[in-house]
Amino acid sequence: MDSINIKQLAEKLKVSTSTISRAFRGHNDISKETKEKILAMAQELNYQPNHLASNLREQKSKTIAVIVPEIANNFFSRAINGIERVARDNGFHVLIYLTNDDFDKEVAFITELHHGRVDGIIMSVTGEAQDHSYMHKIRKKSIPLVFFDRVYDDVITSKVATNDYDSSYLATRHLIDQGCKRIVYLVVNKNLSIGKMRMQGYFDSLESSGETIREELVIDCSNDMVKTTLILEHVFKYLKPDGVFASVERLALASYYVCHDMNIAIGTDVKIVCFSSLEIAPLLNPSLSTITQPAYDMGVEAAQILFRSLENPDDNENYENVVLNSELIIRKSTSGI
Amino acid sequence: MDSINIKQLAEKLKVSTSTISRAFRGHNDISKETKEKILAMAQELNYQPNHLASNLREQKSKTIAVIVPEIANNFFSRAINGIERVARDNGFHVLIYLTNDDFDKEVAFITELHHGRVDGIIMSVTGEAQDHSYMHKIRKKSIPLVFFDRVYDDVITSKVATNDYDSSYLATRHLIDQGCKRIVYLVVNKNLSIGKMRMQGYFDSLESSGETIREELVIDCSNDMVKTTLILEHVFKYLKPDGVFASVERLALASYYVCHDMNIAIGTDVKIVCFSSLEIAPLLNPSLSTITQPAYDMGVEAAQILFRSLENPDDNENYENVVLNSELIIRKSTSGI
DNA sequence: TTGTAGGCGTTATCAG
DNA sequence: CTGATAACGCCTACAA
Repeated sequence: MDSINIKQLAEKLKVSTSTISRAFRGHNDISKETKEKILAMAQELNYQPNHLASNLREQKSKTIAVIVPEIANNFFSRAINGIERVARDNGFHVLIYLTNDDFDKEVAFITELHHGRVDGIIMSVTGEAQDHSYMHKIRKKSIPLVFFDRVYDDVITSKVATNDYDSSYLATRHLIDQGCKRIVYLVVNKNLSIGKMRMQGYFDSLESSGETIREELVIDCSNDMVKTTLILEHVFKYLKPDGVFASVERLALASYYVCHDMNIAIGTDVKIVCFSSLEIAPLLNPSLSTITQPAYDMGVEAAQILFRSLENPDDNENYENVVLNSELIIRKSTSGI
Repeated sequence: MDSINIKQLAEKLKVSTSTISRAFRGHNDISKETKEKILAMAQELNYQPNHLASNLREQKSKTIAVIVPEIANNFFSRAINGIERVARDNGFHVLIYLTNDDFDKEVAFITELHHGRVDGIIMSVTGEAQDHSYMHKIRKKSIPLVFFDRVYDDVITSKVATNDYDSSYLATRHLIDQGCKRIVYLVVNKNLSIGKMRMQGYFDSLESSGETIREELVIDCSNDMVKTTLILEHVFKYLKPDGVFASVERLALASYYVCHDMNIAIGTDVKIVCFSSLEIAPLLNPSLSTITQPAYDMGVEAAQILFRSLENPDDNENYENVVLNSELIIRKSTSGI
């Protein structure tokens, strides 16, 4: 780090460090001339205030953390896109943390972040968790936290979600309308709030259409693709579903692979619909019907909420709960040819 | 920030702040008992050393920056995945910056980052640039920089790339072997090094197969999807290509949309191949032949190089140039049914 | 093995 | 309008 520091610059210009600081902070208690002189010289010598020092001095980091299960995923990467955009507009920096759905990592991140590194956190939880008490401890501190998409219901803080229940209800209804009689529901973790909400929509929709609910049609899959494939092969072989409702994109894609393999015609033999942010759903074979979440907008919304509470550090009891609408887009995977 | 600080903890324990510091830094000039006592109390009071302060003191941030054009993109998000993994293993934090292919942003990020916020930078450039002198200035400073995938040839630093030329040569050859006579090459920016390398492979492959090179078959597209679509519609209507080699995934997907629209049969009427990290290329209609880059591995490699130079701050003249191999995977979009 | 003191680079306060 | 000073929280010589 051979950067110049404020003292050296002060030396060069024969002014005090405070004056330099003033020139950079945009205060108005400094004459135009000196300010310009300072800025010019700073430019020349490539001086910029050191962040570490000023952050320490001001007790803030101008940085937020984004904690997500994964990033190589359309939904999360677009949400991060939205977050980054808002952060940048606010002059903030964005740290990324990936949990890979590992609850221990989640706890480690959260714990570590509460010691000056960031001013706020945006997070989509792993859901592997039973005990969220570590979070409650954190909630007592003043650092704002916003959940998005995957949330812990028992943690009181701001949340950005989508109308999962309604979407599930609608999607299931759509499958029923298409004549499906044996609709399986694919889920990764039944206990995660998001899985629960979506599952409830599925159940209620079946019920209100006079269909019987069969617990064995709820399939608990895995985050591991190999395991999931095995499970799905079994499902298609023995359960012979005529409809598949996947709670996450990955499970629908896995179903595609399995159906292609087993020569099951998607759209006719079996109809598939899923939650997905995949832009190219129309290009799949066959094009995939999706419930598309506004990923980017969710990121933007979460970030805006975070920055609002960053600006009003006093009323930290004012939590916001935003629900955005997803869109059911019907394509050939549920409508046949 | 109602966290406790080192002084308060020292007060509570009736020891000096230095002793506490020692307990946390794993030094051995401290008795086991006091260390344990301190750590226990710290745990109880939820004390953790403040990063800002220790970073300032130690003149390092334990943070790296990743600057990429976009994140909602399979290639970059997987590369970031790899980078994050390595960074985490090294106890580092990862800041994300998105340029959206805007050169001014790139300059702003780079410039801003050179004042204490990060210890190193990993970057994939916008390529919109003509003048990289701002970079040269930075190169004189001691903060390490690693390029990956999209690089500036005239900037001397470590680089991680793939064998683009060979892959292009091979892919073009494959199209020729499939009987294509009018192969268009789709590119976003001819002047970007990556575009150039790939284009050269395309040219040389044509030449060595005795085909004539027609400059008009090199199509300069846009980052804007609407514009690109218009351009491609024109191309398919008037140039009537029987082969398409897209230098980036997005252009191949745009071609898919246009072909579907215009009722041009991909795989028979026109064969399409492209650089792509799309996991679900096999599921497209028809399945897409790709040159697949090892995105995750490139991220890992770039990060490892960065950390190596972080560990040896002395020999900053020891730049590494790594070339990983992509894989040409033939599917139905070039092989017909 | 432990404590004391100085400083990392800034900035707010206060005095002039 | 400008300068001196103390403090942000921590870490490392150095001293004991």
